[in-house]
Amino acid sequence: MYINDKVINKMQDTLKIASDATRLKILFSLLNELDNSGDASHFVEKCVNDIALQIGASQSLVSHQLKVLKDGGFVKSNKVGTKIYYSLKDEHVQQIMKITYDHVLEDEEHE
Amino acid sequence: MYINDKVINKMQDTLKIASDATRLKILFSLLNELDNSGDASHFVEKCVNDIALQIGASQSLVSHQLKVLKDGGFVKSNKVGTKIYYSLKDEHVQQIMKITYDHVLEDEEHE
DNA sequence: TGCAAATATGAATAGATGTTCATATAATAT
DNA sequence: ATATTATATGAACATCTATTCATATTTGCA
Repeated sequence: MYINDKVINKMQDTLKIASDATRLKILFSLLNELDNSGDASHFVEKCVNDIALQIGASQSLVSHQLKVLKDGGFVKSNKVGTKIYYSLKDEHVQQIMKITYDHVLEDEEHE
Repeated sequence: MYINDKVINKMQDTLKIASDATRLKILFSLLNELDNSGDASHFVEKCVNDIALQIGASQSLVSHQLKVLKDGGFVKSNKVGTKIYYSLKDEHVQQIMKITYDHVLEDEEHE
């Protein structure tokens, strides 16, 4: 790894985006991890209102945070008619979530 | 993955700790990634002042942030005389850093 | 006992951030 | 054209956070 201030700042920005409960819920929703379909951990396309309903947040809040996620390169969008479908952009996001998940689970064991 | 609000909040806390430039520098310092020894990416023990010198931050700031990192389960400490040696606690931290690093490098390519 | 070195702590402050509310924009259908 | 649906946007506000400065605590040593 070649570390300099620019890289550090970009890493800070990336991790800041991930470090919010609302945004994490959106990301898990796009991983199909919030329902009980048994068909989890696959990238999926969802529109703003569906995400808002699923995670129990307002349309405005979800829209705001989707913008943050999109600017940060976490999600991409696909406009169809009046709806805009969002999905995860790449697997790094999923990996960060998985490892962080493992980390907090390990902490559970030590409580 | 079994996701609920408690898990989401713990993940938020974990990622918030990682999402700060000063703390990232401390973590990279403890990974031996900031010098040019060629012997990088190994856990190492360093005391507060050495870290402060290496990352160019004040002793007070490093001490404050080491407390955050320790409370968050990122580092552990080992007291020897008047010095306190800090080191990374487990490999999850390193993994989160590595994947985030890969993520920002991939962005570089798309610029 | 007194001094120096290493680290921790607490208060203060400036800046960033998440959420809400109201409203704007865009596309579709009647 | 008008109404409806879906989403975006901007301002406002309260909360949180990183940093600095001054000081306290702890340990080792003369």
